[in-house]
Amino acid sequence: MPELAEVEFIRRRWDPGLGRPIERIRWHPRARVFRGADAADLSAALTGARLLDSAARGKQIRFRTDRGHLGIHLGMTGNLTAESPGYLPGRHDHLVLETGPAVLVFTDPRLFGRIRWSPGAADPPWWTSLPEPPHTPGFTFAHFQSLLHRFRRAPLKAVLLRQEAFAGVGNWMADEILWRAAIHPARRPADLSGAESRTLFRALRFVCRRALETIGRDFRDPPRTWLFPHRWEDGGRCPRTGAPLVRETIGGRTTCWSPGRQPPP
DNA sequence: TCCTATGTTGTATG
DNA sequence: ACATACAACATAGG
Repeated sequence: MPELAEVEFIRRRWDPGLGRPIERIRWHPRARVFRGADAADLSAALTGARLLDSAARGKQIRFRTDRGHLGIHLGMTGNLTAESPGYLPGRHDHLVLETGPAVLVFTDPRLFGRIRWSPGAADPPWWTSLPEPPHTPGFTFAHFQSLLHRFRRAPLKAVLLRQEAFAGVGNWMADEILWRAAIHPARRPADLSGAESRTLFRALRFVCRRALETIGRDFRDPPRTWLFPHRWEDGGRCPRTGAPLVRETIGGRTTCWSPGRQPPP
């Protein structure tokens, strides 16, 4: 489920547990989500620790504690919830932090998500190495052009999904951006005109910013004027042209596009 | 039974 | 070394 704005929304679900010590931690140390993390260290450090604040960048979430940094990636099916005291962990709850007022749960049936732990006060590399997200002022058109040049031979659908370039953009956002820009997802950066590059840049920033304002704030769906509510509908139609939408695999992912509006290469 | 799924990563190939 | 393409990961639901 989670892309840029969903991640931002889900991050805040653990707010009820901020500022209070973690009295107990329940977890499955051998779960795949802990791959690459020092599991024993994580468990020992988090017991008695205090969550101070959190932030999201792209699809990565970071919780700062008084003992180190907890990193959470939701993968495809990961989720965070805050439950009432006495909550009993379910089958897919891999990390449960019990604070006084709230039980903080990380759940993930498909185990594509990931939990990291870095002791100490310094920002860990997995956080500092994240790129500038597309909705920020620092993400300039010149920067965008350099990214297009770097990935000039790949289908735009695949290009927009590169997290080291467009942090937070996922499958539905990439389709939304290309649909808004009226550019076919199989087109390649090298073949774009200057005007098309500019249009794509604007669509990228618009979709990222507006998604954060709607989904990111209160999980409200984007309006019917977006591709979003139509893309998985049976017999879904383009909100601009009224023509039936096409679904096919492009760039390795199921892709929805509007024929007529987005002419194939 | 077979297909799909809002993601990342390892591996092969150019 | 870098860019590109694709299978693999694990589970649930239609």
